[in-house]
Amino acid sequence: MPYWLLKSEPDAFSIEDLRQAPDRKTIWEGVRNYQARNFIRDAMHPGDRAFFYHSSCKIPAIVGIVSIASQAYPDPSQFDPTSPYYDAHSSVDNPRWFAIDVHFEKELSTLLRLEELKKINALENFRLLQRGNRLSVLPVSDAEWEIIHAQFA
DNA sequence: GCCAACGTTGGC
DNA sequence: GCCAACGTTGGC
Repeated sequence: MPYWLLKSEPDAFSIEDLRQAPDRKTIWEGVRNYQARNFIRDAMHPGDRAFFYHSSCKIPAIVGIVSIASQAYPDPSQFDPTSPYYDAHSSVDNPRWFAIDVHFEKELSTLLRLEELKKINALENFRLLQRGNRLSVLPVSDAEWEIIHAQFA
């Protein structure tokens, strides 16, 4: 079972927002990067787990764990002209962008800061820590998952 | 198909 | 607010 990391700007949508959402679930929409789209569409499955990461904020950190709660389906926001994620070049017949549902699992009592992650030698190849990394959806290897999990388990 | 220009991301 | 990295766009 693959593992993932999902980034979100807490000002826009935080782990706390997810915890308080109806059924503790939300649609993960608005991904507009082809590599991230491919992960969602081709490799994510219900039951997969993911770290929830807060980016572009005071303390960038892993803040919780979520699970994938649906198969991938066409992202409705791409068809909504009033949405900031609207894509005039996409069509219902041949949708370009995909979404999945995400379910809250757990919020860390102590967040795991980016600063701390960088100090862990075994994570030197972790994608989140690579220079210039900008993917908002990225895979986490079994080994990386275990190492990170051990930090707060 | 190349590549410069531009926009966005995201840590600091 | 700065700036490096990267993706996308569009002229040629």
